[in-house]
Amino acid sequence: MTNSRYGLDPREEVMQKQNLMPIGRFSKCCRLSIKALRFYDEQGLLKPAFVDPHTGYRYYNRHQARDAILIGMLRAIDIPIAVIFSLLKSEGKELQEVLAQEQARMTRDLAKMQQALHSIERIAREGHLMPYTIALCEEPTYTVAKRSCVTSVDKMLEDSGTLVYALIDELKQVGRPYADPVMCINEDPDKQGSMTVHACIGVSAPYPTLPHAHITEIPGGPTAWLLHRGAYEELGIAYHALFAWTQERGHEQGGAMREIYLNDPAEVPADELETRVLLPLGP
Amino acid sequence: MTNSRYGLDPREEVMQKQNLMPIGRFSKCCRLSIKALRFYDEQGLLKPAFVDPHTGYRYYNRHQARDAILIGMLRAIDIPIAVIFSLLKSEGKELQEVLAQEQARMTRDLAKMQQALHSIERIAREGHLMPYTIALCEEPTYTVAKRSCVTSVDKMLEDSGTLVYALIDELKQVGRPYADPVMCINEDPDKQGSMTVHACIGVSAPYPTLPHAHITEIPGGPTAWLLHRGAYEELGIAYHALFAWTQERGHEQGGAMREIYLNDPAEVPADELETRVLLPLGP
DNA sequence: TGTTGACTCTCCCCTTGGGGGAGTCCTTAT
DNA sequence: ATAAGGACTCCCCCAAGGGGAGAGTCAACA
Repeated sequence: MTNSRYGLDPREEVMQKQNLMPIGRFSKCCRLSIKALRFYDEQGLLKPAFVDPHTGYRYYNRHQARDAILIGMLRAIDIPIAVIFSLLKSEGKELQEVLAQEQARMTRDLAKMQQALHSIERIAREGHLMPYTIALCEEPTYTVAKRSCVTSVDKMLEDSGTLVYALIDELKQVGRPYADPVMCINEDPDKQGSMTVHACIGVSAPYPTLPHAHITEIPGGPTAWLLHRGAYEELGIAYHALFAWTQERGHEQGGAMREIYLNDPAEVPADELETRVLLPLGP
Repeated sequence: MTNSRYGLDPREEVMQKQNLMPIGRFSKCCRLSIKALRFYDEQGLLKPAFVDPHTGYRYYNRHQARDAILIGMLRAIDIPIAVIFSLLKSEGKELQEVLAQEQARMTRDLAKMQQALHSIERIAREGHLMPYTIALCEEPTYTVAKRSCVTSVDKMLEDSGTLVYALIDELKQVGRPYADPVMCINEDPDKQGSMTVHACIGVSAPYPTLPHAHITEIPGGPTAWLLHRGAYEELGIAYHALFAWTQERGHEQGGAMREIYLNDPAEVPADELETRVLLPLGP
């Protein structure tokens, strides 16, 4: 193939001029594995400056190291390939948007992991996978002021807290101090993770008129319940434990899970919070 | 197949007695998808109480709901199947061990995600993927007290901080206040993520004798460098930017990355920290 | 007893971001 | 010329299932 009679092989000449290097050397330059580089080529994320049409060898320009290292950096912080793709081509405002979206996603994931860590810490502390005593009782019917909102599984904790405080404020506005019970009813989430939360606070006659809440009855009946001591972030385990207990015994579920807050997170440290978690049973 | 002349089909009788239900109903009981249940069966994590040898239909006992819901709970907090397997069979001390291990893993992952979020926040704030001004300089040779340790990429930040403070203490013990430069040299990590970190602090003659540190020279020479303003968690971007800059220009790497701390995290808020990041260049 | 609709089965491909290896071809140095 | 080491493609693998095809089953209703 080499045509040395006429000086440098044109292919070789081009390689010299453009500082081309084969994949192994480029891989050391940018600290990406050869496999990764081939993968990025295949995905169209980082095409070699030159590909020998005869041998298929990939040759990279040293100026491509910048993009390659950038890709390595973004992958190191777990940005998906597709997002890196749009980050590399976009500028200014569009860039800001993509970044903001990634930031939001990461923040969500982080919150979820923190909650998971809370849960596993509790399990480890207690030494049992389901550290609760569960009992049956007959719950009374409550007349309450109720405010509802739609949220997602991840943001349930935050949103239900906000909702309860909003409801307390509303009651204060009409001169009602908060009364027992302070309760949340969490409807079962659908497959997309969307769910409805109702914040409820007991009221007695004469019933006030409220701007965002309304008065309603929460029916009582046979109920399985447990007492959870500790942070609200650890409630997930309690839910699962309670649900497992009823299913194991063949009870029918008679309504949505509820939590009744026995003390106030503004007054008591997180590990002393007490919550009754209730699951209404069917007939 | 039904043999109703002799009363109940024996198969059906068994199903009644043991409260067996087909996979769809069990799936609703424990809120796991049918796909997931079949997968857990295949993995040996949760075998149905009875499998019809003729039709292959899976029938679950309602007492299995407990384990199923437990699995769902542990999967919800991202415990791997293999770990759940050992959690379900183990008790007491062994349980504690497995849990502690998972907890440690999660803590690591969490720290990594937090750092990633820091990085992306900085990129978003700056609006550029590589927001640094990079320059060449001629670094002097420093005579320093040096202490080294082996760490991993994830724990580098923490360990190098500890190491620097330990070194400062050591110098104080012999009556030396800290002197410029305060520096860390981070050797390139291997494929397993293990790396060596050297903490260095400038000393002048007469050189003290130190219990854990020793006196050495850090050679100078041509160096690419940048100034990083902000938290140490965001330094990853600076490293990548500096490395990309040198590779793009075809410089050879002449040594390990260094950082020189221009102010003290104990005195200055994180976003005002200033660090010179340096990459020695080859001949 | 037949039919119909809802359930369930297995099997196969898809996801992310590459890693590991086999078998073959190419480049480079001696 | 030859040998060593690079590079190529192709295939299978990871976790934890999701989606769907095509076929068999179950239960209720007529």
